[in-house]
This record gives sequence, structure tokens and C-alpha cells, in this order.
Amino acid sequence: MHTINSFAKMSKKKILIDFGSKVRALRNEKGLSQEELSFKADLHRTYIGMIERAEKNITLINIEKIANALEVSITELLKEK
Amino acid sequence: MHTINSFAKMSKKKILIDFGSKVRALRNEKGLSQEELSFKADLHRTYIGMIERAEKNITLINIEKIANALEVSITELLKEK
DNA sequence: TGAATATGCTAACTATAGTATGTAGCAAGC
DNA sequence: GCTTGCTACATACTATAGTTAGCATATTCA
Repeated sequence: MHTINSFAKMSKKKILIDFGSKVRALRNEKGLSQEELSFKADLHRTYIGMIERAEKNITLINIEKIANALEVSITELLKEK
Repeated sequence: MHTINSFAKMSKKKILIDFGSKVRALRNEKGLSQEELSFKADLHRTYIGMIERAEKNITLINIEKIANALEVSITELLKEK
């Protein structure tokens, strides 16, 4: 339901959007599903989705987990495109 | 009191230690007190101390605030020494 | 067409990040 | 001595990150 965005709390921070996009792009490059990535990172499937959709303000320790799971450096994950 | 560390919950993550050290080093380079940095970053004075001592798992939005306050890029703040 | 796979999204809960106050210690300078 | 600036550290509180389950929609493929 809802057409596009289930608006409501629509005020996502650019940095979270950029981060989420980067995670999604790298995950797709590696041919991983959200669930597969979540196993490798030891995080929950839906949480990976939330991060990609910029719905959560991720902490440094989880940034590291995702970087490791994607086999890239943290700086690679965070640098400007 | 206590000699060195007020042990107790003694299990800090390397990445948080590295991050905190980098913040402290850059802050000192700029000649800023924790309080001055906290003003620039719009964060609380004691929180800056906690970050430098690796007592908190900082979120991405606050990493960005501190990077801006220290006038360095996020990747500069996070890259391996 | 219908089962399987992948993702979005809600809602509820628990853990902890982030805010704030107050105390104490140390150093330098008067 | 005392003041002033800086930082560590102990709480305590509140906001939100992180975990989980459930159901919806879309696409792919046998």
C-alpha cells in the first residue's frame, strides 16, 4: 500500500542516505542479498534494509561490521562518491 | 583515585580507541579544549571526553559533526594511522 | 499460476547512545 | 595558600539505535 514512501518522518540525513546507497551498491556488486549480508555481518536482515533506506543512524562498530562483510575498508564505505 | 583505569567494564573496542585517539590528537593540534570542541560540534562537553576515552560507540551523524568541527574529512578521521 | 526469493515496512521491545549535573584532581600562575 | 582552566569520572535521565517477528508487495522461474 501507499504509493511511494509512506511519508511521515521524512527527514533523512544526507550522510545516512549516502552511506545506505553505498552499502546497497556494494552489496549488489558482490551479488549478495540483504539476508546473506546480514549473516556475514552478524546483524539482522531487516536492520540491513533499514540502513540501506537511511532509517537508522548507524554506530561505528556496526559500520565496521558491514565494511568487513563487504570486504572493503571503512574509508571506502564512507568516502564521497 | 585508582591507579590507571578504574577497571570494571574493561573491554573497549579497538576501533573506538583509535577513533578517540584521533579526535584527541587533532583537537590538541588545533589547540582546542574539549569544551571548545563541544561547542563547535554542538555536542556536550562530557560526551567529547567519553568519545576520546572510547567509552561510547559513536553514531555516524556525530562522527560527521566532530569531523566538521575539527575541519577534517570523515575519512581523515577514520583512516588507519 | 503458483511457489520461491528478495525486499519493504510496521510495530514492539531491549540495550545503549547521547544529554546533563556535579564532584574531584591536576597543573600553572598569581 | 587560592584561583582558573582542563579533564576524568560517577550517576541519572531520555532519546534512539539495534533486535526481532510478522505480513505485504514484486519479481522470477518452473
